[in-house]
Amino acid sequence: MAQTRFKRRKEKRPAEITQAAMQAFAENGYEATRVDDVARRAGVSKGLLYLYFKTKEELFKAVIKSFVKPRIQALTRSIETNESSATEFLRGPFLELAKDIPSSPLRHLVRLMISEGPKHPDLTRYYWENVAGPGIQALNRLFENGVANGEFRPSALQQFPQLLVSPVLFSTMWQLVFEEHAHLDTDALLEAHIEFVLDAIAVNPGASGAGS
Amino acid sequence: MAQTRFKRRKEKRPAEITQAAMQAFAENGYEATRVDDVARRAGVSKGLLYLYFKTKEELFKAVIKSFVKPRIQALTRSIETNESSATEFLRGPFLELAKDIPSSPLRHLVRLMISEGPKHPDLTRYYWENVAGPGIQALNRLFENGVANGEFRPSALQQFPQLLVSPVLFSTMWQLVFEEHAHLDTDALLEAHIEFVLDAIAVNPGASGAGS
DNA sequence: AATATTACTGACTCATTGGTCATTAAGAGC
DNA sequence: GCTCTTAATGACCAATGAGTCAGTAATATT
Repeated sequence: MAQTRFKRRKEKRPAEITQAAMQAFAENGYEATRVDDVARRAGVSKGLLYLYFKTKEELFKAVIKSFVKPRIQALTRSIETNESSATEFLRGPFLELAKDIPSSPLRHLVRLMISEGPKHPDLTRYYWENVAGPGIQALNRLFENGVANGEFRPSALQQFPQLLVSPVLFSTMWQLVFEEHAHLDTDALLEAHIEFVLDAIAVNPGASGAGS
Repeated sequence: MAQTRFKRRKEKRPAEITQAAMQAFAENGYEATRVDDVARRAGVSKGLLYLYFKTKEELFKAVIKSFVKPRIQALTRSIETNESSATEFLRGPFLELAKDIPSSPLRHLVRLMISEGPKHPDLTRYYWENVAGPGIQALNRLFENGVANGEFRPSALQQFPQLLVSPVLFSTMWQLVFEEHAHLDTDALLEAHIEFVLDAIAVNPGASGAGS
């Protein structure tokens, strides 16, 4: 019998709905995602969803933010608590994160930012101010410090730290678009990239320990 | 007077509609684009559009293909007719193309491939077989030849020519998503990238003429 | 000029979907 | 147990938009 047609769980609902919505948006994109589908995935009625989120768009923004926040915190902490040399940081925590993104659920979030970003300027702004901006700045400091203390040679990476990141974006896009048509070992690609860069900017050539 | 409510121009219609559709899809993405809007932009009724294209999806695929084809031809020709050294090719035609893409209408096509690709596997396949695949292969040969004839040192670029391209994709994405929030001189970034790479793989260090 | 052909129109249908709201039932307080 | 509050439901509505088709007008043919 449908003795308990529903349970009341005020606190947990938003997170459950957000989680379900992330899945749905990741699979279908914003426009093609049906609010009813999100509700069903969350095991909840559409009406309840609209109790917690005023519109579909607000739900979308909540999803993005709820998934971005924890990653930012993890990233900034990993940078700030870093004690070792810049080289070791790039080979260690940075490479680890870089290898993780292309196959993690986070890749769908990147795709959503690309496809929906232009239509939600406030979201893009949030993303820039809280993720991309600080990230770029942190890398900038990393290279400036590296040069200042004689670890690195001056290079284009000081002006364009984006060059370090672009293969990560590339790998992510590849996973999303081409993976089933043409496999690419993104882990190996990213490792090769880091070693290539380190080899190029090391003060004493060959000392980085991985010249191909 | 509405003496001439319409003109009959059988041959030109598909191209006109395709052009209008490209604009609409670029602005709104696939799902959010209204067939009626495409028709209006093309100065044509919705009914006529459906005479030339069976469904919205077929129209979408036609758009992608019609814009991709000419660019492929231009690219492959530029590679095949190349007579100069690999270094000069990278500094010349390649860099030119790389700088062009992020601000050209083509950037919208890249975005469409990323956001809609996963839902149209046959389109992705076409794109892979006709654009991405051949491109990667051509670059691969470029580096292999460069190494074989003593122009380049062996490097990760032979195994992963994608590393050369990733800043182009990055710049394109930046233009699409962040440009109005944070300007990035993608031309300078791409020039710096090419010089960085050339400097790193030149057989005789410093001889590439642009160590920062 | 009359007739045939077909590019082209736009009003229509029908399914879909974002959002609402009157109603129901779970739990808190007494 | 009885009452009150509110989490939760699901039937409903208004709008929208993909696709259709009976009809119209521009050209080709004679």
